[in-house]
Amino acid sequence: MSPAPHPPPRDQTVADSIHNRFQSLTRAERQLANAILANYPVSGLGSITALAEASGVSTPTVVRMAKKLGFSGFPELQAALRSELEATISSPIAKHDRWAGNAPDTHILNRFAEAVTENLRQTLRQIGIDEFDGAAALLRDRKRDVYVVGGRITRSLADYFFTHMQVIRSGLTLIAPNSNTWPHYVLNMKEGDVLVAFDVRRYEHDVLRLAETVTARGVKLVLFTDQWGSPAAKLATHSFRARIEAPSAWDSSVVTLFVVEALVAAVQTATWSETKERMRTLEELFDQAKIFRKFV
Amino acid sequence: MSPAPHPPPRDQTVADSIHNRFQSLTRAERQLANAILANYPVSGLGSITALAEASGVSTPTVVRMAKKLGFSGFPELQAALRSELEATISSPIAKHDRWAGNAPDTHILNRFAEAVTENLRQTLRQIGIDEFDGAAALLRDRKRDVYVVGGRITRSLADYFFTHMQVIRSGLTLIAPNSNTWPHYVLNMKEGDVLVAFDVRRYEHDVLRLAETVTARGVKLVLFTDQWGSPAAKLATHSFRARIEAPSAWDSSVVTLFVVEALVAAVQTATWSETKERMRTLEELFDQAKIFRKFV
DNA sequence: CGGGTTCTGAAATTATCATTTCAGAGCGAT
DNA sequence: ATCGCTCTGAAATGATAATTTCAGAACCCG
Repeated sequence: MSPAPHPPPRDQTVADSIHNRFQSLTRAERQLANAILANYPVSGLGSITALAEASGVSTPTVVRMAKKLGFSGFPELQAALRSELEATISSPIAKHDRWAGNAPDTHILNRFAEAVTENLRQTLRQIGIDEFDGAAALLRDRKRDVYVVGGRITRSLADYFFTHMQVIRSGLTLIAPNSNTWPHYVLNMKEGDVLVAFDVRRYEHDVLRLAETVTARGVKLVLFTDQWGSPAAKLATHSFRARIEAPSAWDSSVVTLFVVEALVAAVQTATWSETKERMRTLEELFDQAKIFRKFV
Repeated sequence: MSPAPHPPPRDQTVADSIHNRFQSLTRAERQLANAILANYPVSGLGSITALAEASGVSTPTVVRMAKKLGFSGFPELQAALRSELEATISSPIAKHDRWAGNAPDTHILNRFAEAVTENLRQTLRQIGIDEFDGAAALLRDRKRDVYVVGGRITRSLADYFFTHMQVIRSGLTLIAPNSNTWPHYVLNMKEGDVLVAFDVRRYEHDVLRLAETVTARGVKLVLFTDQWGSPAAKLATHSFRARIEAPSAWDSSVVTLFVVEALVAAVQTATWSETKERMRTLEELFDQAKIFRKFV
């Protein structure tokens, strides 16, 4: 039946092999491995040249990896892909309509994936583009200082936002978790400044009070909250309500983080020339820090 | 994306073409056509020689039929088969039921959404379920103490993970960012304990050294990294490689956070009876704290 | 049973692919 | 900064694949 003598039968798929030996792969090989896995197995079925180009590596790299994975050469790897494909196609159930292919639909990973994509879809549908663009505009305005505050759970998100924004602009302050210290920050805020607040279910009274205080002083409020909306939402100039449902005892922050990242990206894009310069400088500082450490 | 310039897009599949033109095929060509259809499309994905032999015809016959079907030659027919296959295999999830409906596809929100869902899809496809379940088992084992460490960017994720796990179990320590203090933590670790480390692109040398030190002392390493894999991955007992590509100057942590949340959910589910109790107690403590504050 | 026609595959040719070699890039250690 | 190592891709080589050519087989028809 088979045109050429079959390659030695393998107990695992090419994808499995790659996965198992991933750590022993080099930089270029990993790049290649990812390209193969990204569009599996089709990307591996063309010529070695095509695969190499699509992966951004050279053909020798492909050959070397094929050998590392236990094949005599690329054609043998390809033959393995074809025979896997044959097996997959003839099998009664198409595996591909699942998230994690080899896990049951009921596995927590798949259930979580369902929930998160649904959250994302619904959140995007109701997010106002103007709201989004408006918030981005506020955040890139260098005349306004920006303060960031989070709650018990959302503190991590505030921190993440802060770390990234810090690269984009100065005049940025992360407000410490302990609400006793908050008046100190308020003291510095001036009209037109921006408070970025995170407040999701189990809305925190302290955050609401802070929001009230600062908006009364003419500070703009950008709020990340959940689908039900923090009580602070009515004070916000711009608010983002992300859906946070998850098959878990806790809510999911994945979509909130998504909005945060998108917002950071928007600001970064709009201020690229300056941001680029700042990032370069930051790199240099890291290098110096590394050298510095040696002498400590 | 595609390795070579695409062949002209076709309105029908190769199989359709064969059916339509079957009448006009000659004896040898029909023989070939049947062989192709018999094991469609795999048999057409090998070399022309292999296909000819498997069909019992000569290679010129294959070339002639390819031309009769409207291709410039056999390789073009093969490319058509591959792209059909790709279309069949690729996600059944409707990509284009438009995300943010009223925004152009080019808006950063939509581009980000595309990227993130693609990241999620690909990450899930290559995550090992055993890897995941194994890590969850480690983390719920009360005999093991758990330490959590993050890098410059991933510190927020480590923090998020810590905050949630803290509700589930005791014996949990968040390692401070300053690597000077790390030996103090190592001092307390015992064999069988677990270090949960986050290390993504711009892999941090300190994290690697910590991983080396602790694994040498018999500590298990659970690693969250990116698709390229931190150098610490070779030391990890369980590692998760999340895709982090984004239309931004920075990588996206959304999928990493997804895995974190799913893992927390898995541990929580497996230990629900205890966790429930702990959550209730926590509520009480919050209430007391609130009352307490009134008297301050 | 020839003569014309169509079809077919062996063999030669050409094109492309796969592998090997090797110089130097990159990087960590000293 | 320099050494020594691993990794990488350009280029040369070798191997295979794809196409073309063409002679003869198969068929059709009078």
